[in-house]
Amino acid sequence: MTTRATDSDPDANLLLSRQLCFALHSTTLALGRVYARVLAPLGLTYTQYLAMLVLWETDTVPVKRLGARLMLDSGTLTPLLKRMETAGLVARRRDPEDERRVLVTLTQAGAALKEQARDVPLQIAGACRASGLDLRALKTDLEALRSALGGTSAPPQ
Amino acid sequence: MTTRATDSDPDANLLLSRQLCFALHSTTLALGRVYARVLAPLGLTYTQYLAMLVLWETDTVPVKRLGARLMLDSGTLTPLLKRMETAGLVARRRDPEDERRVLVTLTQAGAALKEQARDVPLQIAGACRASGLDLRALKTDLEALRSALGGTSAPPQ
DNA sequence: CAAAATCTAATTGTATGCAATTTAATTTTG
DNA sequence: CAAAATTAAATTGCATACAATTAGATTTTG
Repeated sequence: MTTRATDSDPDANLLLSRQLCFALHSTTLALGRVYARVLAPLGLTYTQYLAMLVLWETDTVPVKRLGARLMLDSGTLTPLLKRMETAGLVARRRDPEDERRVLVTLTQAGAALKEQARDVPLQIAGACRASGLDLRALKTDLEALRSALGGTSAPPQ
Repeated sequence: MTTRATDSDPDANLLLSRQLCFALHSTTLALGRVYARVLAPLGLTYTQYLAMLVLWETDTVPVKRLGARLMLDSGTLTPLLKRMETAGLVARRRDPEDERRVLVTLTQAGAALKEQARDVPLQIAGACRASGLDLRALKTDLEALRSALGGTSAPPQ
C-alpha cells in the first residue's frame, strides 16, 4: 500500500510538487529550450547570448566585470569566451594597465550581430505571453529572491 | 562616448537588466548553490535530490516516468542514475513486463536517507524567507510560465 | 503473421556551472 | 624595498542538460 502524504504528514514537505526549487529549476530549463530555438539562427547559446547582452552595452569589459554582471566565475567564463573568440564574436587580450586582467572586446561581427538579436526579446515575450502573468512583477520577485539567497558563491566584498 | 539606452531607445530591450530570463537564470543558479551546501552532508547533488524526492514518493519508478516528472530525458537521467547506483542509493533493472523499460528502485540506504533529508525544505525555506516574498504565489506563477513555455522538448503526447 | 512504426534507454558530442587549485601580477605590510 | 597577502584568469575534475543517433523491444498494420 502506498501512503499518500498530506498536509499533516511529515512527508508532505518532501513532495516534488511542493518544491519551489523544482518550479524554478524546471521553468529555467523550459525557458532555456525556448531560447535555444530562437538563438540557433544567430549561432548563440543561451549563456553566450547573456554575455553578448553585456558586451552590446559596453563593448569592452574585463572578464571579472563580466563575471560580476552574469554572476559566473572564470571556470565558466574562460571556456565560454574562448568559444566565442573562435566563433569570431569577441577578442580577448591582457589589459596593459593590469596584466592580471583580460579584456573582452566585441569584434565587428559581434557588434553587427546585435541587429539580428533585436527581435529576440519580442519572440521570447511572445512565448511567455500565453502565461497571462505580469512578467515585470515576476522578474522583480525573482530578483528579490536571488538577493535573499546571496549573489555568487564568492566571499562577500 | 557611451550612449545610455532609454525606454525610447531601440536598444532598451537588449539590456541585461531588462531580461526576465536573466532573473530566472541567475536566481536558479543562486538557489542551486544554496542547495549544494545543504545537500553536501547527504552526499546528494541538486538534481539527485529531485530524483530522490520522486523515489521517496514511489519507491519504484520507470526511467521514463522519472523523466516525465523531472522534465529531463535519458541523456541526463541515465548517467545520473548510474552515479546514484554507484553511490548505493538506487538499483536499476529491466522491467520483466516490458524489456524496453528500466525500473529504478530505492535501496535500503536510499530509503533511509529520507530521514536525513526531512529538514532540507526547512533549511531552504529559511534561506528564502529573507526575501519577504509570498513563495507559494511565486511557485504558482513559475508553474504558469513553465506551462506556457511548454514542458519538454519532446513532441507532444 | 511479418514488415513498419513506435517506444525506451543508452550513447555520443557539445556546452554550461562550480569547487578547488595553480599561476602570474599587483598591492599591502613590516 | 622585500616578503606576505591579495587579486584575476586559467586549469582540472566532476555533474548536469540536451540534440541527435543507435539498439533493442513492443505494438501496429497491411
